[in-house]
Amino acid sequence: MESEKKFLEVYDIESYDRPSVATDIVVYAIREDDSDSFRKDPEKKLSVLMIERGEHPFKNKWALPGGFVRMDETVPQAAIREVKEETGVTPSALFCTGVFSGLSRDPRGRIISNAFTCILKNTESTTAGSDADRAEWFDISVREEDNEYILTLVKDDISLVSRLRKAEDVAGITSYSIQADSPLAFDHAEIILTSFLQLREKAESFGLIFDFLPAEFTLAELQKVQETITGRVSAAANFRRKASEYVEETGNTSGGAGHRPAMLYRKKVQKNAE
Amino acid sequence: MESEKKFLEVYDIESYDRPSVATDIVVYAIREDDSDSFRKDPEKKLSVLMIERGEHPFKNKWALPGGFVRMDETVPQAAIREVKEETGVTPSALFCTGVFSGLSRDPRGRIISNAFTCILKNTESTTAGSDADRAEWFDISVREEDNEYILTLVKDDISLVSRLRKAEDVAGITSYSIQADSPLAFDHAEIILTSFLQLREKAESFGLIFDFLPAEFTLAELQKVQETITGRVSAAANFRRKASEYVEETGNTSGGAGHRPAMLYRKKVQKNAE
DNA sequence: TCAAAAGTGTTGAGTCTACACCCATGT
DNA sequence: ACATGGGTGTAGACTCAACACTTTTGA
Repeated sequence: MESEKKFLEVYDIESYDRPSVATDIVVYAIREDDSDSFRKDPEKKLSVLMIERGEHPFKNKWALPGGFVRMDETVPQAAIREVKEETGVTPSALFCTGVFSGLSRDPRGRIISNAFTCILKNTESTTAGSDADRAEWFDISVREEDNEYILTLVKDDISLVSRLRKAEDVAGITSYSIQADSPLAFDHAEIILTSFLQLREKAESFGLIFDFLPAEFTLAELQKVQETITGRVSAAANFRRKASEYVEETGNTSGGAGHRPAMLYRKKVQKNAE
Repeated sequence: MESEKKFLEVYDIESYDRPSVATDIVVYAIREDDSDSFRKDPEKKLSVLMIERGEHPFKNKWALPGGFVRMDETVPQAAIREVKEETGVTPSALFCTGVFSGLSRDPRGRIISNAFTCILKNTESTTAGSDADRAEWFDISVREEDNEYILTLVKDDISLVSRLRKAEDVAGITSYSIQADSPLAFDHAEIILTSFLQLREKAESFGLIFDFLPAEFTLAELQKVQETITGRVSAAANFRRKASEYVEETGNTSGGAGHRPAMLYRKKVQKNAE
């Protein structure tokens, strides 16, 4: 103990060359197109928050919200702070998506980015863009086509298309290499794809989909969320039975739409850690 | 473009305070106890590579292999290098386990660790310990008991027990807080638990278990690997049918044990990305 | 010969899919 | 009235755990 104290006194962490640490966050929300008919459920779209960079590098290109990790905060705290700065809202369901550490991913120097994925509730989908930069929600879609992933982000007349190819390293790490020029800044096309594939996988097994909704919701809303993310539709009757495992009735009902009111449910707390 | 070039010329990344970046790796292998009977399959144990630290801080405590990320390598490359230095073997199935960035996780200062999980094939389980430090394989087991995870590492007469509790952050990030004193260095008990839970979950759905075995293997071997990791046994007949989806016959057979020889299988390459 | 593992077949319980059908609502 | 979503029931296909059974080997 004594010698450890002495060791720490002389130890100078500043004396080593070291990379900088940043975080980038893929923020999802589900947005509704305007309804055609008063009765009909509006179409839902999965969208991602993107920032048009106002500064170099990649000035005027679209990038993920993110920034450097400060000395007095953990990496997730930095991620939450950045999202709050951009949207004014605290995200939920934050989870680690991966480390992106390519040697030349940032022209400013050696910057390692810890990427996170998080979700904003439907009701909170505000576009603030409080920084100098412009923030916008882009609809996201991913298509697979002869061994390529085609990632498309659309906002009105802006359409950003990136093509990526799965690459498997010696040690079995999977990454996605950006083919040709991506319209996105840095390696953000790769980060978004990685994040999206994780989100989709979890959504299929009823993970994370509750975070898109308020505390009380109808099963139809929940189903719509899952379908929007996975891109697969299922019969309502069957969805209802599968979902029953994860939800419980609140006793309340929805109403005011031009059809039979629906029971409101809440997420059932899963007992047992794991 | 012109202005971007100018921007980068004046930009000095060194002028910002920044944390250091390290990586810690949880290396798994499956080891066999000595057999009682000439016919009987030896018991298998899942084990983790641990290093007894020869230097401060946490001198003489057991820690994960790991170290600082150099300027000329990516984080996964650093992880592979560290494992090679310790074992002499290139690991497979490397995957990102999480970022550990607690403000006081390392007494030397602000050090962020990107943890990885990886697997060594059965046949390669060498204990090198090429560094000054001593490297040993510890049998790992995790028990759940009234909301606590009890992580136990055993090597001969050394038994390291850590108790952890699941903690859920505001933003929904799950972490495991170490209760009382852990006999492991740094926050490595938390890293190991996080990694183990990920490994177990993947093993249940036939992920990663192939990486513990050579290219050709019998279904019984594969089953044993899965059972060793998940702690759940299944009937051989049923396992065989479930596994058939993931394997294909090689045409070769095993032999030389005191019983009927078994078909050798290889992992079937899953078509279609995803 | 026999212990031990390899491998096949079967049965009954449970789950999933698809589809048919009735219910409640606000315009 | 009626379009629209809410909600239940059910037959057939499929999956899965459990168990009984046969085969093959080396000592």
